[in-house]
Amino acid sequence: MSGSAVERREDVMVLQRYKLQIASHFVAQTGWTAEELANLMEVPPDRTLGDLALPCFKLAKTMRLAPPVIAQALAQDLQTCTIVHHAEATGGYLNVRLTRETVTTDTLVHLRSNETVFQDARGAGQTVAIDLSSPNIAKPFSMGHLRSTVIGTALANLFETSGYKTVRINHLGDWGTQFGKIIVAYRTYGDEATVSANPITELNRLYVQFHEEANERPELDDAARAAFKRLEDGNEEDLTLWRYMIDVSMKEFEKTYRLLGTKFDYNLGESFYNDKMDAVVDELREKGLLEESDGAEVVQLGETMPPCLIRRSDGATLYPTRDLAAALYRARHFHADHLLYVVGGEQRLHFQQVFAVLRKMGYTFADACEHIAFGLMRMGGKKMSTRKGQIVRLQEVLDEAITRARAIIEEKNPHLQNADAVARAVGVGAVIFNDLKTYRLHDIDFTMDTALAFDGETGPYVQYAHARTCSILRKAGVLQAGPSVEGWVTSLPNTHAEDAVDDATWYLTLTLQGIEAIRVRAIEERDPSLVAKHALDIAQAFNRFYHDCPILTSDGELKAMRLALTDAVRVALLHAMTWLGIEAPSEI
RNA sequence: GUCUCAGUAGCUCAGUUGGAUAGAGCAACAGCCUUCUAAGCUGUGGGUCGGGGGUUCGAGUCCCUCCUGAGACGCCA
Repeated sequence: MSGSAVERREDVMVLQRYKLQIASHFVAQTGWTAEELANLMEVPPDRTLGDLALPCFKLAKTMRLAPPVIAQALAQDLQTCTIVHHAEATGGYLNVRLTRETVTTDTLVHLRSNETVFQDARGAGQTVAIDLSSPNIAKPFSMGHLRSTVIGTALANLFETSGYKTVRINHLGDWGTQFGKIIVAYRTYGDEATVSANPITELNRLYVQFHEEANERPELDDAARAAFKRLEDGNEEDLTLWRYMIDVSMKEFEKTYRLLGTKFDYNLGESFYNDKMDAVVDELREKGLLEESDGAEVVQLGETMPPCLIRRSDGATLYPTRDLAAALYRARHFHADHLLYVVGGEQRLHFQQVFAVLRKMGYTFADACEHIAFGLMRMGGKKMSTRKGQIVRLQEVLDEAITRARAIIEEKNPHLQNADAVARAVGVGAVIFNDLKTYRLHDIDFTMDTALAFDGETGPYVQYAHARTCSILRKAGVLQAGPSVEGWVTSLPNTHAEDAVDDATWYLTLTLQGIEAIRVRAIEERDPSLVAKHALDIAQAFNRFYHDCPILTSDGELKAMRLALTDAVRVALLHAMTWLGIEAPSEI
C-alpha cells in the first residue's frame, strides 16, 4: 500500500534488528559501528527498490570514496547474510531486499510472543496524573470538549501499556465568575419551571442572554462578580442554586460518557480546591513571591511572561490560583511523577505561568508538568463560542452518527445480531476516530459529513477490517475472544516455500510489525494520532491481502501462515482500537 | 503591536533523526461481487510543498525574511 507505514519509513523494532544484522557486515570495511550504520539505514521511497537502503553519502566523507563506489563494495559484503535475498547499488544507495519467508516467520513469532509489542514496563512504578475532558457545569458538552476527552483517554490507555499507573481526573469547570453570571441571569430573567424542564439548554440560554445584555449594560458584569464573591463567601441561597446546576449537568454528562465509554478515577471540580487555596496564597506570601498590583495580588514572572494573577482586587480567587492548588494536590496526594493537562492550545500561556509559579515556589515537580495542547474545534472557520451560543452539541452528533450507522447496517447486513449495539459502536467509533486521527495541535473545522464519514480513512474502516479478520477466523474455527496470547493461531509454517509471501502478504507483514514502535512513539510524543494512522495502515494492508490472497480455500502451511497473519492483524487492530477508546465488534 | 502555532492536490490531511521520482482519503471518472462481509479492492486525472533568500553532496523537513490565517497577551475559564 502506498500510504503504509512501510513507505512512511517508520523506525520499526523488528526492522531495527535486521538493520543491525546487516550493518554488522559493513563494520570492517567502513570503520563505522553497526549502530551508526543501522541509524543511517532507511526504507526506500519506492518499494520496488528494496526493503531497506543505506545511503552512502555520509560514509563518503570518512572513507574518501565516491558514494556509488562504496555502495558497490558493500553489496559484496552481503553475499553471506542469510536474511538478505538480494543487494545492489543504485547510485549512492545500497538497496537491500530481505528474505521474505524468514522475516515473515520471525515477525509472526515475535508478534505472538507479545513480550514487548503491545506492552512493556518502561513506566513501571511511575504514576501519571491526567487532566482531561473537564467540561463546564451549566453548559452543553460540545464537540470542543470531545477532543480533550478522547485524547486524554487514549493517552491514559497508552501510558498504561507501558506499565504506568494513571490517574484520570475530570477537572470540571464548576467554579468561577461564570456562575455569578448565571446566578444573576437566573434571578433577573430566569424561570424555575422552564429551567427544570430542560436544565442545561435553559441555563445556557440564560448565559448567552446575559452576555448579550452585558454588552449594553456593563453594570451586569459587576453584579456577576459580586454574585460570585457571595458564592465564595458561602451564601447558602446561591450555593443551593449552584449545587442544582452541578447535579443536572452531571446527569447529562454521564449519559454522554457512557456512550463514549469514558471513565474517570476522580471527578474533582475546581470547587474541590476552594479550601486549599488559602494555603497556596499564604505560601506564596511567605516565600515573598506575592506582590500587590492595582489592588490585585500577583506573582511577577520576569521579562518573558506577564505576571500571574493570584487574587482579584475584591479578594476572590482566579483560575491560576485553583490550578496551583490542584497541581500541589495531584503531586502530593496522587504522588504523580508526571502531570499532564489535556487542555486546548489557547491556554498555553496560562499553563506556562502556572508551571513557572510552581518553579518559583521551589517545586521540582514543575518540570514534570506538561500542557498537552490541542487545536481548536472550529465551525465554518470560526471559533465555537458558548457565549455566543455557537456550538455543536456532542450528543447531537453522536445520535446522528448512530442513526446513520443503523441505516447502513439495515442496508448491508440486515440479519446482524445486536444491530443496535453495533450501530452504537460504529457511530461513536467514527466520531472518536475522526478526532483522534488528526494531529493534536491542528485545528479541526467541524463538518457533520466529515465527522460522520464511514468510508475511507475512518474508524468504521478499521472496525470493518477487524470484523473481517474475525469472520475468517470464525469460519476456520480458530477465533478466540480478546487480545490474549491464547488467541493466536498456533500452527506457524516452518518451511520457506518460495512465493508463499507475495507482495500483499509481505507489505502487510512489514506494516504489522511497526505497531510496536508506533505505540512507544505515541507515548513519547503524547500523540494518539500516530496510533490511529497506523491502524489505518494495517487495515489498508490487510484489505489488500484479503483481496489478493484466498485464506480459507488455501492449503497446508500456506493456509496456516495466512491464518496466523490474519490473527496477528486481528490482535493488532483490537489493541489499537482499545487504546483509542473505540469498540471493536467481531461482526458489523 | 508583542508572543505562540500553523500554511503540502478542488476539500480533509500524511510525510521519524535533512536523503532517491512529495503520498493517502474524500470528491470526479473507469473497472471488480456464482468466490473468506463491496463500510471493500484496482486504475485515471489532479502539485511553483504560501513567496523569496541561505546552509550542503542533498531541503516539504534546518536558519533568516516577508505574506496569510488562527490563538494568546492582568482582575473570564
